[in-house]
This record gives sequence, structure tokens and C-alpha cells, in this order.
Amino acid sequence: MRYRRLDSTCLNSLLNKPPTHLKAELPRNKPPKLPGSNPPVKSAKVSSSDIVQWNRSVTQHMRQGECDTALRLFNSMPAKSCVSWNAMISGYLLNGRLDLAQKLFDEMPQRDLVSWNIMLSGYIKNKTFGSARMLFDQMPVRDVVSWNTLLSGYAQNGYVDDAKRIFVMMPVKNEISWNGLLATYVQNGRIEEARKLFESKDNWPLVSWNCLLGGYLKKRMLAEARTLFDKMPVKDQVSWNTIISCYAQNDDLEEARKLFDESPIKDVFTWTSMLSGYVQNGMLYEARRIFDEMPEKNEVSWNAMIAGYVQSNRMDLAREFFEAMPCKSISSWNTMITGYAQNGDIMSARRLFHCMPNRDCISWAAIIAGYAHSGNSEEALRMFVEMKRDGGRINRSAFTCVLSTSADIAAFEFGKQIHGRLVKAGYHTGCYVGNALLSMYCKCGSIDEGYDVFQETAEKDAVSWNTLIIGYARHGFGKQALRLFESMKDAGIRPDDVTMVGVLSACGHTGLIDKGMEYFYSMGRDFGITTNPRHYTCMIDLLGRAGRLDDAQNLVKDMPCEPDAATWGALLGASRIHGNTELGEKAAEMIFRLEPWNAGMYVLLSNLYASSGRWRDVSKMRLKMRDTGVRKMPGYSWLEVQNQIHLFSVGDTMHPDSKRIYAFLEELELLMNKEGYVSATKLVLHDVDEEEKAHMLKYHSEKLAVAFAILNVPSGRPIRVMKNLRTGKQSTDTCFLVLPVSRTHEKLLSEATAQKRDE
DNA sequence: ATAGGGTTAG
Repeated sequence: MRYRRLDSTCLNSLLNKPPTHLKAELPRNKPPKLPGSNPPVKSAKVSSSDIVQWNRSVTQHMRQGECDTALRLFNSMPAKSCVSWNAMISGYLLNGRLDLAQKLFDEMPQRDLVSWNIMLSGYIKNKTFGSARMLFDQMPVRDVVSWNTLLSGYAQNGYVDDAKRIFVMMPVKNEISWNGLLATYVQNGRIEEARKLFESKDNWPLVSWNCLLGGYLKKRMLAEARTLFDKMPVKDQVSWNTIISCYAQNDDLEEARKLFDESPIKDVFTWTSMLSGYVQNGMLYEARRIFDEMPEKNEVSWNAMIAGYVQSNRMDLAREFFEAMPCKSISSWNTMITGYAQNGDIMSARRLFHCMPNRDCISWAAIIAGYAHSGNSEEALRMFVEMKRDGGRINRSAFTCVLSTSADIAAFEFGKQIHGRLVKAGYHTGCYVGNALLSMYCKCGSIDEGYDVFQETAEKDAVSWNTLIIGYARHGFGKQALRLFESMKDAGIRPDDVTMVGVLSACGHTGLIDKGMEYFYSMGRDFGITTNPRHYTCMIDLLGRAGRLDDAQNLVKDMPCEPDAATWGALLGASRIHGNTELGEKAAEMIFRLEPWNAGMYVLLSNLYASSGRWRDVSKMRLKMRDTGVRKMPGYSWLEVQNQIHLFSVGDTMHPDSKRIYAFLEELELLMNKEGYVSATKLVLHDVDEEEKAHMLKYHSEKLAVAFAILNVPSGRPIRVMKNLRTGKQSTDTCFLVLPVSRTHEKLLSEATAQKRDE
């Protein structure tokens, strides 16, 4: 703002003329001649005030972003001073042209201290600290400005220790240097050090009071902020705005309002702070009143209002404001896109995304997240690819989102490529990104790579540990999961309820019944964790697998919370394994009551009947499914070969390679029969004839996928087959696949989609 | 005429 004064001066410079009102201030001096007008007088004498006017004009063009015009003026100057060069260099830096600035700096005949200081601040603004430091060391003379420039450069980029060292080394310190150190602490979240520094000295200027006050606001230290505010010898508008924001952001709207009414002047910040406070607290009526009353509105005030409506799912009102908004910014569009996506209106989100004039990385992340959360994983990944093609910077949030999408659909190769991009972008060390990456590898079944990522994640939090523990448990590495749990405790990370789900299921998979019981009963005592239905489900599964059906049943009875469908599902699964039809029926009945749409349970119960030869009940189940309109989601298996997804359903003949696959399987079967293999057809639904049953067992989707893999994956490479159904569970998140190989497979997908919609 | 500090609203 400081550099843009849009008044008549600027308009004059637009017309390529030095400002006229300055002539009046300097009545004796002739205005400099401009290129194209009369050539300079033959006498080579150019007065110094003429040069000043030229310089002023150069600066003004630079402030308007007109580098070319400034350069033309500069080139046509009859005489230049050091300031003329400095003005050009400074102007180039203002317009982001470090290269041109550097060139002029190197070419200039004589440099003064200001030239060096300008260049120093240029390097720092461009974050080239090496060059900045080198320049600083080369400087023939340094003044307090040079030191202050370096100090704030370090501070703004998080180099607190360097900034401190600079401060100590400074031969002369002024008010700005002290404030620089104070700001170093505040900007880097080191509020205690800031407070100590502030208390060590008197007579701070207003700027510094405001600085510390802003620090308290950021840290939500309301009491400290208020004390400081009350002690301030002078208060300006910023001080009032800051203290109002303190209360508004900490949900004390009453006090905020009181100060708001007391504030001697109200500018657009004051009004908007109040407005946002109301929005944050869902007080949209009050927010709307403030909005209507405020004399001056800007982009931020409009956006706050729109965000308020978005948060309360009033997309109709949000849209009304958005359309009425005279000064839409990228964030206005982004807020709307996010809002539509969160409300499940992905079509509107998409429409806005495509017609917005400019997109930033937030826009891309918003639309990708929108697709991902609405189940359009494929489209989400496609957008990510397009984002890369678009060449814009990809932010951490887009990376995280697209990694979790890859994880959802187990797009392993894609996920690995993203990992590569992450490393290139230097983002792989972050905690969020690291956890998303870890989860991607775990969900894709690549637990070793997950472990590597875990090792490399610098800041591990509970989520990191939980993800790997659950990853181990899910893939049958119970012992490793438990070992990791021990290391987690050793590392001083407090286990939470999610950790315990991983631990208990690890015990279940490893058959460690007693250990599981011990953990289960000590959770509350050792870690203060309240048991939830998921823990009970793990325990019932654990006891059930071990054949202790009575204990499992008793545990259900003892539950302090209502058993959910998953809990009964674990009991049903256990009943099936141990052939307890009676208990299975009981569990299934509960599930039907809780989740009548859950087709997986019908199938599970049906299989239970079939395995005990109760064929009449099997057909009853079929009828029940038909009558209630529940349909079993088709089971698919798929794998990725050379960035293409190959998808199979049971007895699939649609894949282009199916002839080869079946021939291969026939060949295998011949070999197996020779070895004396007889297929078990016990668990297949009864009303298909024996031959058909054998066929279904022989050609279930996993088998087709594995056969295809053996034929197509180079030997020595792992084969990774994914499927959408698990026993007793219909996973909805893996049924939409990336890049189907052929039209017929697209048809399969659209059937699956249609069926999901029916439910 | 050219160089250095800060805080407040999404």
C-alpha cells in the first residue's frame, strides 16, 4: 500500500510526463526534456534539480509497474546521478526483476551505500540468502540500515538464531533494530522471549507495543493482551483493532462489541474483525447487520460473509452474495467451490472451477478434495495430473488429498509417482504429508515401504504410529504391530483409542488372546482411554476366532454402549467359522434390524446356512434379499500393470486377454488334479449346480486377476491384487476404479455405480 | 529522487 499512491501524480506519470505540481514546488527549475520532444539544450550543463525531477519520474513509472517506460526515460537522461541508477535498481526489484536489477548494479559506474543496501534487500526479498550474505560481506561500508536489513531478512524466514547473532554483532543499534529482534520472536512464535525482551527495556515505540500485542493475539493469550493494551501510553487504530480481534477470535463477542463501540475510529479492519467474530460463532444475523452497516466494504468483508453462509450450509445465500460481490478474488471463488463440494454439489463446484478467471493451488486442492470426497477418485487423480500439466505450484494439501485418494483405491503406481514428486518439491518431511504417504503404502499393501516412510518422517505424531500399527495388523503382521506399540510407548507418545484398535486387532490376527484381554482391560487404567464399539468388535473377533463363542457373547452383553452392526458382524463371522448357526442367526437378525441395506450380511448368513446344509434357509435368504431390494455388490479384483488398471469379476470374459487367462487356468488345473487336488465347494450358494459351483470357485475374480498377473507381470516383481469386498464388509471406497482398460470394463463400472445409487 | 522495523480482517 505504501508504494501505491493513486493520485494525480500517478496519472501524470502515465502520460509519460514528470508531475506538474512538483514544478510549482521548484519554480526556478526547468522541467527535463522528454525523449521525442525538443532535444536537450546544447549546453551540457544539467542542473542537479533537473536530475532530481528525472529520478522522481523514473521512480513513479516503476511504481506503476512500467519498467520499459522507466528504462526509456533513464536511457534518455542527459546526465545521471547515483540516485538515478539506484532508482532503476530499486524499481526493478519492486517489479520482481532481480536479474535486471543485478545487471544494472554490476554495470553502474559508482555505487554508494544506498545502492548496496537496495541490492541487499533485493536478495533477501528473493530469498537468495547466500547472495545476500556474500554481498553483505563484500560491502565496503555498512551502516545500521544494512544490519537491520539482514536482521529482518533472517527473522522473516525463520532463522531466529542467525537474527539474534546479527543483533548482538551490530556496532550501532537503533529503535528499528530493537523492534527487529522483538518481531523476530513474535513472528516465530517465541512469545515468552518476546515478552522478556519487551520487559527488559522502556520507551518502546508504538509499533513495538502493537507488535507484542499482535503476538499475544496469535497465541490467544487474552489476559496478557488485555493487560498490555490497558498499559499502552498511546493507542492507535491498529491497537484497537488488535484487541477487538483478540476477543472476537476467542468467542467473547460481548467484550469485542464493547470495545468496538468504544473504539474512537472504525476502519475497515475494525468492522471486518467484528464481522468475522460473529461469523466464527455462527451468529450470522449479527454478522449480516454489521455487514449492512459498515460504510466501506472490501474483498475480505465480502469473503467473510460468504464463508459464514458456506459454513452453515446456506449455499443459496452464499451464492447470492458471491454474485453480488463487486470485487471477487480467487479466495471468493475458492470458498464457493469448497462450499459446494462440502455440500455434495460437485457439479456446481466443477462449474465454478472451470469458469473462474484464475486458479491458484488452493483452487486445485479444493476441486481435487471435492472429487475425492464425493467418491470420484478417478476424477480426483485426473485433476491432479492436469494440475501438474498446468504447471502451477502444488501445495501440501493437494498432495495429501491425492495421496489419500490413491490409498482409497489402492492406486499403488500412481501413489509412488506422487511420492517422487513430493521429494522433488521438498514436501516429504512434513507430518501431514508423511502420514498420508505412510497410509498410502499401508493401504496398498506395501508395508515395507510404509516402514521406510515412517522412519524418514521427522515429526512423528500419534497418527503416524497408529497408521503403521494398523497397517501391520491389517496385513497380518501382528507381532510387528505389537513391537511397534511398545516402541511408541518408549518414545513417549501416548496411545489413543485408535492405537488400541490396531493393537487389539493385531492380537486377534496373531492369536494372542490373553495378551489382547490384558490390553483391553488395562486401556482405561494405563492410558485413560474409554472403550468404544470398535474395541469391543476387535475383542469379539479375537474371542470368536479362538472358538470362545460364549465369552464373545458375554462381552456383547457387557458392552456399556450399544453394539453396532460391525460388532454383530464379528459375532456372525465367528459363528460361521465354528458352524454355530443359532448364534449366527441371532447376530444376523440384529444386523438386519440395524442395517437392512447391508447386503454383505445376507450373503454371510446365506453361506452359514449353506455350510450346515440348510438349503431351504438359503433360498429364504435369497427371497428376502429380492423382496427388500437389497443387492449384493458385485465383487471385483483388479491390479495395476504399466499404469493401467485391469479389472475382473467372477467368471469374467470381458477382458481382452480372457482366452489366454482361461487357457492358463485350465492348464494349472490339470496339473493340480494330477497332484490329487479336489476343490471344496462347501461355501458356495446352493442353487447353482455342481459344475457351475466349481466354475465359480475356479474362476472367482481374484483367481482371474492373479492368472493375468502371472502372465503379464515380469517375473521377480511382486503381484498386487486388490478387491472391493471383504468378508462381511462391503467396502464402498474401493469400488470406483481408475482408468478402466476397455469399454466393456467401463460398462462394468457403470453397473456398479448404478447399483450403489439404488442403495 | 534511492535503502532498514510492525501490528489488525478471510
